[in-house]
Amino acid sequence: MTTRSRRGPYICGIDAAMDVVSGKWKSLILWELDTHGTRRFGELRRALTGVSEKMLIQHLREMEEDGLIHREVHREVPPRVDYSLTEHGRSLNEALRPLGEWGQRRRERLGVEDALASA
Amino acid sequence: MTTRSRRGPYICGIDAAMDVVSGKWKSLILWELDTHGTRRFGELRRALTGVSEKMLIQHLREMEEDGLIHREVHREVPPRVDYSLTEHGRSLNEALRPLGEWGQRRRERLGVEDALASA
DNA sequence: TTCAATACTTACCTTTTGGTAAGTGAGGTA
DNA sequence: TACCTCACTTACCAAAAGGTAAGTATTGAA
Repeated sequence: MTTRSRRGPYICGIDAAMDVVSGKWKSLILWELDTHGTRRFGELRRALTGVSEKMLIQHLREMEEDGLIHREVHREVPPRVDYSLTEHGRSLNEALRPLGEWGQRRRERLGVEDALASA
Repeated sequence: MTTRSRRGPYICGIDAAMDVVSGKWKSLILWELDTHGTRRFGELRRALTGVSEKMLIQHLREMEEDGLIHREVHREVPPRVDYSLTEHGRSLNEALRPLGEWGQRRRERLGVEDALASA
């Protein structure tokens, strides 16, 4: 298993938050679990178009280790594994909301610029 | 100059915000400019302990291109270049505040855990 | 007996990110 | 003339992040 480096010491809050949220798919995993409550591994894989199984599992493991998500294995065949947000995960999602809104306004700005550029 | 890839298309707001804020030193640059208003290149370099000149300049250029910061050159010898936040940069900093607070709570949690672990 | 479904796991590779260290240019000072 | 400050710039390298594709384990169904 590829090990992780950071997890502190952090020089400020942003630093500490970025450490758990940086990763190509992590904020999308957060979003997906927040809107659906519980998702199976395969459901997440299909929802995050383009993610590789390796990265998905790696991100899920790190987020579990960081206390953001909960992993529940059902001993069935074929296996069933459910992922859901913990309280920390939900609060992180809350904290990300203003950033998401800022990004949404940026998207709209860029959309306008692109439309003007191609006119 | 190393070129950048992303700048859209983005699949959601978080994605769009992360694209401009991801980079080892960017949130620190944001913070530094927000608290001091205006900083020279050398002042930033000294404030961000450990940053290399190459990365500092690269981040500053990208942030300028993204409309987050303003760069003002004074034609003096030795040269003087002032960096400051634009309105977009300030609003991004605002949007990052809840995330920073979440990270601060995480730091405090980790601090407690580390203290317990070493006890 | 072979296959299907699910959730991984592994080896290997490419791309991206960031660091190091040396160099540039312009003009003021010793 | 040589040297200084400052803001870069460049070539080169190392590490981290992420992708591809094949393999594993389990067991019920065909």
